[in-house]
Amino acid sequence: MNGFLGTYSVSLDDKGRINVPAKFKGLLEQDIPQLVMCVMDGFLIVFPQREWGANEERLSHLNPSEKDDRNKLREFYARATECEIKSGKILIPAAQREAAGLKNEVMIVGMSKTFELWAPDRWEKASG
Amino acid sequence: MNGFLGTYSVSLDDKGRINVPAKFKGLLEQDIPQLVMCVMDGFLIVFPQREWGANEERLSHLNPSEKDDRNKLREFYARATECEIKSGKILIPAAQREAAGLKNEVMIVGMSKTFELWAPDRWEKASG
DNA sequence: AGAATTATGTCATAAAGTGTCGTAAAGTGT
DNA sequence: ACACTTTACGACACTTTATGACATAATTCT
Repeated sequence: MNGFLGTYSVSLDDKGRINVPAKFKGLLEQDIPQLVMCVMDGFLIVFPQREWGANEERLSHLNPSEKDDRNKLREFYARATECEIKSGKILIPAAQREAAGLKNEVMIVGMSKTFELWAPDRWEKASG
Repeated sequence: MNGFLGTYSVSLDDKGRINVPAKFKGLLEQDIPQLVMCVMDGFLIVFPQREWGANEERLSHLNPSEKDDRNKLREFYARATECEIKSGKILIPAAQREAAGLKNEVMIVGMSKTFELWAPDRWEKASG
């Protein structure tokens, strides 16, 4: 397994879930079903649990009682949500769907350790 | 469990209580129902009991006979209140509601070990 | 004590999240 | 090209969570 590779188009079901592509399942389920989904600049990044840990590591030097550091921390934590793979599907919470402009179709974009979720039109523009 | 993550909009009931989001409940109830709520710069920080202890730890190196340190200590202790989760809800005392400008809607913002309560308009400005 | 205010518990309803299954589509091997 | 397997989709039933409202309990004030 080489990490998350490739671009997939999948559909959102009536409750806002996507089916995880089969090629990603191996990578995720040998891991832990927990994920952290984080709103970025118009799209979503999905961190497998382990990778999120590494990310927190990077934040650990910040001091929550310093105002500036606190703002930095907030930027991260406030935009993140914990999700889970359940029955092979991931529910994308309404707020996140909103933030990424997702409606019926979602582009899943592999980024090795993480993957991203894009609205097709935004992906179109971003990937030109 | 990854600590408190994400941003939730919840309503204040007629008595000034909020329902704790389901994702936070696990983290709080395996803990102790006691919380410490502390007025910050226009918003509220909520410490689970255990985390408040860790916070006091951090304050313990301050010297109460130094003026600056004393001010810092006062900042924390004078503005804090003990609260509890009861029937899945937290009552926000009137003074705290006032201080944070809360009326019908409250933004709950995860900060990993703690979480914050914001009035929607202030949150908008701070995070916008 | 009685009245008024504040706090707490419970419930009904509405909204959001979850599991399952049949079918269709895509992929695989011979 | 064909049969077979795997994957994705949509639909539906069911469960859990959030909200507002109400009833009761506790506290404070006069």
